[in-house]
Amino acid sequence: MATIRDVAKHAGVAISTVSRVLNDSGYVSEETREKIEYAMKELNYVPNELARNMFRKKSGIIAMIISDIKHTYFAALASYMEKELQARGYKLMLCSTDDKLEIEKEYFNFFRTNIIDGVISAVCGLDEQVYIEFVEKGKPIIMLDHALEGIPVVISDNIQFGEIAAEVFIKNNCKNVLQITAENHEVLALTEMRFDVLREILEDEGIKTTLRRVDWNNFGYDEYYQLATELLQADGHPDGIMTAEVGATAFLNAAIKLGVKVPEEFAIVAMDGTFASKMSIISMTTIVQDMSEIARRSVEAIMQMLDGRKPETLATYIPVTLREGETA
Amino acid sequence: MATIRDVAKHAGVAISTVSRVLNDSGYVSEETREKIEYAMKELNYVPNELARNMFRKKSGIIAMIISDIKHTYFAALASYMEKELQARGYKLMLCSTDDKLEIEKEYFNFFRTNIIDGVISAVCGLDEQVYIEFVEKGKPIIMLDHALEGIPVVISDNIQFGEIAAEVFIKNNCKNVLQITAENHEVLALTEMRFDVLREILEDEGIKTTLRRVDWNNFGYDEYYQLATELLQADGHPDGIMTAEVGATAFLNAAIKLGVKVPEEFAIVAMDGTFASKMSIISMTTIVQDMSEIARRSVEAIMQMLDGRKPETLATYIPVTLREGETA
DNA sequence: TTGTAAGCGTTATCAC
DNA sequence: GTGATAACGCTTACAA
Repeated sequence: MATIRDVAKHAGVAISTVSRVLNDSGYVSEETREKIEYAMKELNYVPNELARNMFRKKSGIIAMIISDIKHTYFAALASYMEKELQARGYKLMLCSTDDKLEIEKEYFNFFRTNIIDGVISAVCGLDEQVYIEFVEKGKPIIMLDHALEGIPVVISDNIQFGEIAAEVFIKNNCKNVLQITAENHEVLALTEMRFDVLREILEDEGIKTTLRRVDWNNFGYDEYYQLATELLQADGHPDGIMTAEVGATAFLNAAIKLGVKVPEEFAIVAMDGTFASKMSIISMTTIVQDMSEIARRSVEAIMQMLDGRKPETLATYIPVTLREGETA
Repeated sequence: MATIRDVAKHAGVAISTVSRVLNDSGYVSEETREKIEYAMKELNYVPNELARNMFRKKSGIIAMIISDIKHTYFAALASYMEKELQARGYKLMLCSTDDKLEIEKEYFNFFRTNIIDGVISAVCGLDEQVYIEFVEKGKPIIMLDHALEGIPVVISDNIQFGEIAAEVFIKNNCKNVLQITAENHEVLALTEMRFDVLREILEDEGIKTTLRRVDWNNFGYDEYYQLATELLQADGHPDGIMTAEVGATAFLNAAIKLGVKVPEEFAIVAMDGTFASKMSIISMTTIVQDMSEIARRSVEAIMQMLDGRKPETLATYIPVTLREGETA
């Protein structure tokens, strides 16, 4: 691989002159510029980004850390994130923890070694200090789901989320609403708010609510379907449910199979609004998150911080919308 | 940020001695080792990986380049790839082209700048020379879907894929089978083989086949559903279809809606076998790819090449399996 | 067992 | 306009 030194020698100039044309900095006469450009072509020269990075103390890489890209929500988010980063000349490193703290820890240890410029994080299972120190060392973090002192968060409006859901269940005359969400070692998760809000509003209306937690990693369509079958066969089963779209589809299919009328006897509200909420046999009533906007705002915020500016706001809430369907 | 120099000063030793304990290379007395380790703790020292990389000419990053992570097939693949890489101390850079050649070109230009150690590629839209040169410069590529002179490929057994599909359609007494796949500027795609094999076998049996191409990026569930509705309403509509699972689900739902009996009047075979093939109202007959094995073998192969060894085999074919369902 | 010094491929600061 | 030269933070001969 040709280096800048080779180019300089080949063109009969000094290294610094080559560097100047490389970076379009300082004066270079048209004549020598041409000579140098010719030499570069000749030698098939490509600047070594590794060396540049070392000098600049920047890698141009942003890490996105999530539990698992197989979740359609994260896949959509990652897709938009990458596009936003691409537009600004940055690259995306994908870091999945599989919901395991050791892996998150390993990744954050790695992040400290300077090889990434910033982190967009949907996880937050470690000691708070880890993130704070990281930021204090000058590496920005954007949280997607957690409020930490001094760390910007970009997230859907979870209060609105809960309110919209409540309205739907009330309209459906539900009396016994089930919420299913992921097991959480992360107590600070802001997504929890949507469940709290929904519960509070419903309880004010005298509607019973239950929150059930399942282990994300081991709870796919089949497990949801099985759970649905058990629940819906029991007397006094819930007459409403809110859960992520794959689970919602499993509940819908099980209800149909069991002859439980949807939405009359069982109203279903799906969360998120990726393509997975569109695959059901009747259209799914869904509360849709604006992943594209979340990505845009996250990347904007992290870019601001990389420029050394404080982000304008520490918490950015993105509105959610109700997509009406036939399940509620 | 403390550097190795600071640690050396703090511990009262030479830089090289610190480096020795850092890398566990050469002799260091227990006493000085302790002094140095203490200094590291004190200063909260973390070696700068950017500098190390520059010296080693390695970054520990493997790029995976695909069209879009929103496709469940790629999401599953990426998930497994990352785990395999993690186990070997490597990181994954996610590079999506959105099926656009300019973006693929940009990414491959970037890859040449030394910041990644190797590429796992599901795309292959550029001039063949681009990839070959890349490999000749000592950077390994593993292709996931394309045969190029001298570049290893890891892929499902597409002949078997086509054979299994053919068997299913024959068993179902189909007479007019439709295949739907992505528009392809990549003529070399090995996935094409499954469609060819299916067509050949069926035609030998006197069964009509049609191949329809759709634009991946702009063809989601809704578009499939619409297409299905149009097709299934026409006289002499196909009585069998093979397509990716999201599309297959759309066809199933449309058929049910229109009162077309599945599988009697319309047999459906879904491709791939991610969770998306499980979300249908009746179980989907699916040809399942072993993404986990594809990931494992790809990463093994690229590790071999990074070690300077030629990979054992240039083409690795991973068996597919039929998951029986109610749609065929 | 430890230290000195050269070098990895760049960029930036100076003189000239 | 151009060219030495000293960084950047680390590794690795080689010398002591």
